[in-house]
Amino acid sequence: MLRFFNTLSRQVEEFKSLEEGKVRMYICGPTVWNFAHIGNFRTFIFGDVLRRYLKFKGYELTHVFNLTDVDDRIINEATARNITIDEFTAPYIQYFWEDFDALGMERPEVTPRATHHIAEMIDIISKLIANGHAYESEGSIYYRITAFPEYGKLSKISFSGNKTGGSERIDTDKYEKEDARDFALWKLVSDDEPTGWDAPFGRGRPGWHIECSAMAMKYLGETFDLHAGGQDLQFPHHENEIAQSEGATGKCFAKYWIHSEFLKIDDVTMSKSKGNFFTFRDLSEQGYSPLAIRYLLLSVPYRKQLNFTFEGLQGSESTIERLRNFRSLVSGGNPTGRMGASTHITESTAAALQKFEAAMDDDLNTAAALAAIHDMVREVNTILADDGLKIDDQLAVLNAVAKFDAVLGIFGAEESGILETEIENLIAERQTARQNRDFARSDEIRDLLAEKGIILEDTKDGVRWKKK
RNA sequence: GGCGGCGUAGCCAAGUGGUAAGGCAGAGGUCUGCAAAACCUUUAUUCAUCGGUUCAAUUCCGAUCGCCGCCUCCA
Repeated sequence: MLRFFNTLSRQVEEFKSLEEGKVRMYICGPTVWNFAHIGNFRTFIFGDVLRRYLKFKGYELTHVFNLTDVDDRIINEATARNITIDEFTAPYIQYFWEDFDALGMERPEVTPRATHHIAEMIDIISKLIANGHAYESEGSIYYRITAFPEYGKLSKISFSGNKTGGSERIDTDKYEKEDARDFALWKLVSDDEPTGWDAPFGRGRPGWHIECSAMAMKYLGETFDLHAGGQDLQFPHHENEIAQSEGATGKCFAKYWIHSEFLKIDDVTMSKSKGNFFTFRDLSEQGYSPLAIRYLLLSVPYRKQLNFTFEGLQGSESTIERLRNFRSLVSGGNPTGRMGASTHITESTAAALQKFEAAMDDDLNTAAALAAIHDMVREVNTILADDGLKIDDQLAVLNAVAKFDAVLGIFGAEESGILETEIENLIAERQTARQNRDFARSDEIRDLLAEKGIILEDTKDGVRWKKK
């Protein structure tokens, strides 16, 4: 039974999809103009694990992942350069997908662009005006929060008992709004401003929040299953999405809301504004592998802030290496050649799969899920060293690993099992030299291969090699 | 001021009313011509502090200390 902490109800709820066997989910992606930091990628990676796990559970997915391009900075910059918004964002989008792919994430089914859905936004805004949930002021359109009594149900923000924190918390808005909480749906642009869209209620630009309501409902329907995103979006963005969508349709917008926490560095939350962030490429350029970064970001459950340290990242590098080594050790051969299965392995793999699924079912407890994997690895390694694996054991272990990896994606691509002749010949020559106690020559060959990125391991069962 | 989260070994951390998962680092060992790698073993009488409830609390309640986020614009 898959259970989530649902932000909407503030409790752990059993997941039930609206339509049998199908899940419709929406995730707010990045703004495609500057570079997402790894705290943002943590959100996307957990989104990826969520979708992979839902597939693991047998659901068919429609997953919408929005790349935001309705942003005054983007529009103004494109206008200033006299290019289209798509031309301006294309390189950023390409850059983003490269990182996304490198981190082992599956591409979502639908990746819409907000500026291609202006008509859908206008449609919702028109409905909101018609039913009194929105009003015009000085040419712009605002959402009327007093018309939506449930406002605040997601973030549990009660405006009534809420004081403004500092004395400088003054409403500095230049526009006339009925209520300071009201937010813009449509922002009027002046006639001399080159970039704007025509709408029945005047030429302008959409507010930030309306895009997600429009795209989610277009591709997923007025009510859908899951809406996920970073914790930073809970208020006001997601709160406003609910207000707009439910205000327009009168129906429940998203059934389950899932928010992932950010990272901390030296006990301070990683953020653009604080400047204490790393991008994926920052870490990549320092030689850290995508797998290790992914592992580190997954090693702590999504609802808890993870304290990012380089010691931890280096540690993840070691852990990943151990896992990959394990898989290649198991698949790399069948030294005993014995048929059948041994009780130990059968029990160990079954227990690991059972614990893994139980952990993932428990609000995606990836830390516990990883522990189940590590337990199995240790147990199988022990048997491997003692007695070797029987043929069915080997299959059982590889099958379990494949299942874990289908969800977590931390083992990486499998190395080709084909030995290149050149390497094999050199290894054979080195073995001969060693037998003749010609260690100068054997070390020479070892160094030669090391230069080519081939690491040799002398074990009691012979020489193994792997690519660095 | 309002709402929410956190404080567990050197580091990252899971977790439960019944006596502390897992990973990294460290230490020891196996293997080896040496090494490296790999693998195995091992590391918290204790879960921020002080009270309370209980047969029993790290886990529940209260207080205290420390830390993080949101509550304004832009997205």
